[in-house]
Amino acid sequence: MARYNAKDSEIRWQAAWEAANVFAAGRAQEAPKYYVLEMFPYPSGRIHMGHVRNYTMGDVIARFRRAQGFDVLHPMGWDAFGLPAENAAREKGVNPRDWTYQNITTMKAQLKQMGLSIDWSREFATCDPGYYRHQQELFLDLYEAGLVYRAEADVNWDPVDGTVLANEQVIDGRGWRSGALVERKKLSQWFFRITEFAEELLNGLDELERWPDKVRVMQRNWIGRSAGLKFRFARVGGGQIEVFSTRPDTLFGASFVALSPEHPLSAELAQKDPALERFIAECRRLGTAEEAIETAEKRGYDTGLKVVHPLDPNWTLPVYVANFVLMGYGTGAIFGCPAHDQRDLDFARKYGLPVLPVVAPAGNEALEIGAEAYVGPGRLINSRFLNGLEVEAAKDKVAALIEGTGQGERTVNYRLRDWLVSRQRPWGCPIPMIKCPRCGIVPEKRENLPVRLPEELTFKGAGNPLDSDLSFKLTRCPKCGGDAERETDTCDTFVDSSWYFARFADVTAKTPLNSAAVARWLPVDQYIGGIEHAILHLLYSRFFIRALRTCGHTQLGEPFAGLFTQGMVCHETYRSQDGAWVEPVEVEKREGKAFRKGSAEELVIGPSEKMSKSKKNVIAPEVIIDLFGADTIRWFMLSDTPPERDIEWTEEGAEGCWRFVQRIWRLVSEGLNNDEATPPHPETDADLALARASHRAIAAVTEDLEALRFNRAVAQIYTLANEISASKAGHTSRRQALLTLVLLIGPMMPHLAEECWRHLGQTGLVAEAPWPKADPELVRSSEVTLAVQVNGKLRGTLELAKGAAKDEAEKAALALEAVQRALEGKAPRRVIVVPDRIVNIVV
RNA sequence: GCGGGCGUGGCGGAACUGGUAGACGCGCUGGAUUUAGGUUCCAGUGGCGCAAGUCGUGGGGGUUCAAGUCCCUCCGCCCGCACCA
Repeated sequence: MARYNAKDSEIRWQAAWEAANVFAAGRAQEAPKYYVLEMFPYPSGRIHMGHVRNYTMGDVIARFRRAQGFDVLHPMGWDAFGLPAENAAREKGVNPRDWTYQNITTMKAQLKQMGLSIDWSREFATCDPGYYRHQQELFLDLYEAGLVYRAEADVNWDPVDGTVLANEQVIDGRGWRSGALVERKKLSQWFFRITEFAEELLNGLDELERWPDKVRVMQRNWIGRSAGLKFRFARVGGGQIEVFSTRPDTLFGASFVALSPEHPLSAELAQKDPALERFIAECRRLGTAEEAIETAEKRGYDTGLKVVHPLDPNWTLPVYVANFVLMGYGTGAIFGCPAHDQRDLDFARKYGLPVLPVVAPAGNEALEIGAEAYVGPGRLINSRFLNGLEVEAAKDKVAALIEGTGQGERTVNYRLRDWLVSRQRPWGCPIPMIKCPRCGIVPEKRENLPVRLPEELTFKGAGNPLDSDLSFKLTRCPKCGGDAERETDTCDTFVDSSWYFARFADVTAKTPLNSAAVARWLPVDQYIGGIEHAILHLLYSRFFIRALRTCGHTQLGEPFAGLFTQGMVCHETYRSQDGAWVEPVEVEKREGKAFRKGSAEELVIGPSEKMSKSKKNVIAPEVIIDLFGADTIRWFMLSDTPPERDIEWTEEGAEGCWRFVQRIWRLVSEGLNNDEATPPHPETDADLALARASHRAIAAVTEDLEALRFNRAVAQIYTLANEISASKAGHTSRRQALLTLVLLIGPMMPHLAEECWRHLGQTGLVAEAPWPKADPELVRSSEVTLAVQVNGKLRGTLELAKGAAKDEAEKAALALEAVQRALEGKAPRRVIVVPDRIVNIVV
């Protein structure tokens, strides 16, 4: 018997699938649709294990749903604009376009080697002018709909990448990509009005039932809705200060007003107050590096200003500049109520300000505030006409009063900021706008789209190459025809990925979206990718689809009905005695210790960590595929570890998977050879047992795949393989069981499945075969094993017919020798029988 | 600080609404075949015990005939957000 030759087999079946065009979407128009999508990759050069895991899961779902009769859309594309291409261009002098497309060629070949069931006819890259021209069109649509605007803004400037960053791209004061300390800078920039949809984006989360709660919570926090009252304090001596509060009920407990150091009034006051200026400068410094250390300490500066309490003209409050007040939230000014806000309390204690409790919990009306503010529910005290009211009622009353006097109004405030989309980068989608010295900002005419990137980009000196490329930059004004300049900023690449999934519905459409095709295919039924996109990509996409709906491009509500976030791929790390990282390929394990290959140099084994170049613990997928084949690496990715958790790649595990591939092949081959040796005798117990095992496996695997529990599906398949191995059933039964096994592994190890299918004498392709159906009669067993306990301790088991009567079970249980021994002659006080489950005898 | 998750053999992990804890895989031990090794096959593999048994799901307590699962409490780890008024 020949061994299974994965390499030979995999190439043949990949060719067969392609020839039969089995993965084209739209082949079963009358069938229900199913859209499976994995987050498309950035073409960095080669695929890595993270891609392998992601695309394997998606492919299993696609093949499984196809077998179940769905018309499946499973496309692939390339998130092809972005910084690495520019860096490569700078370092190696290549054209970023050439570099990108070469990478795409390489990676596409690698993905094909994995045997993915992708409809390649829908492939595109976001850097194709054929794609970005539509994006420019959408930009103009959004512009016309008032969802794009230009604003002079204090932006986050990344000095290393030489670009601005959106707030969410700044992590701990550093650029999400470069890690450089972010600086503040004023620039005129393009924004998308995502805040327009804040409420809708928030409410929409409730309907996303097939999203991880974790992601929904993250988005909810990110949007950060709070309802409250915005109102004005009159300054003694003229002017006013506007504050926002979610606790207007505590207004009689106010003891100060605090401004953000970045508040315009702070800056104004600082001009005449050098000490305040120093204080503000200090606060700015605290904003970055020492943040963590300084967070605890609340500090402020008394400006000497006084404001009048809005509900009592004879009451004045001091105005501070305080380091814990954020300019970016609310109005950049607050009133402090120390008794009911921890920050305000810390502040008040430090500066000796009054602390007057105004809300008391039931049963503790004489509430005293110590070191902790009281933030719970209760009734108002010390608050004149509010006394006795519940918190909510008091909020309403204060809000109504303040609104009545015109001092303020109820508002909803969001943490979410508008999306800054301008990037000072040459390798991105050009923003189709023109700056005319006479007409101002003018959109490019639609017939002139796409605004193409120049063929050559020269990376000399600082700044954006598009800015110094006059053939790109200089143009005519679409309005007056005079000399004008193009916008040289390009779109944030998150714009590219905010609608690509909808373009897949019809990549040939002359308009950005074919609304009929979008209606057919979207929403994506199952989207799969990394948790790192929980906020940025997923929120932007949800916004963008809503913006497109506003512009009449689609009726779609949410883009992704189901979301799954898979874990990372990890590997043990190794270091030499001098601390240098050592790659796994250079490591040899002997008796649990690691040595440098072929030498006596012992290495230090470190913890398993996410595969990364810096720790040199990367395993190249192509090496594994070359060694064992795609089915083995796919099987590994699905086995053992639940898909949402981090998985550890191990050599032993990979070998185990490879052995299983061979084992199935052997089972199938032996199944054929036994033709004469075991004559068919269909109705023996062994036959029935094997049929039952098969149908149990079908039921279990189906259920597990539906729920994306790949690791459990794998275990079920092992179980079935074990049962087939051990079975004494006749040839016909064995063959039937093997066919079932082959169909069940089809989505996971598609090449092996085809090869076995053919060897079992089947025609056609597993890729086109229907998913097996479990016969409920066979899944349900006629005999069950009951546990027998005495005082809750297991003393034995019983084999009984399913559905046996309680007294029958009780009698049989009492008859067990082990039970009699445990009873020690005592009479049962009580016997609990749960039919088909357990008998518990209590003495 | 707030929010979420997790803690089960040597390892990855199973265990549906409380009902035989450790399925399945890796590793390991012994044996058989082949052999240069790997492969393959058989048996075993939570701890203690010759056995009957007994202990065992991070620690402690509780509810229950019965707890990995429910409740209280403590400990540890991971992730997210972080002065959001």
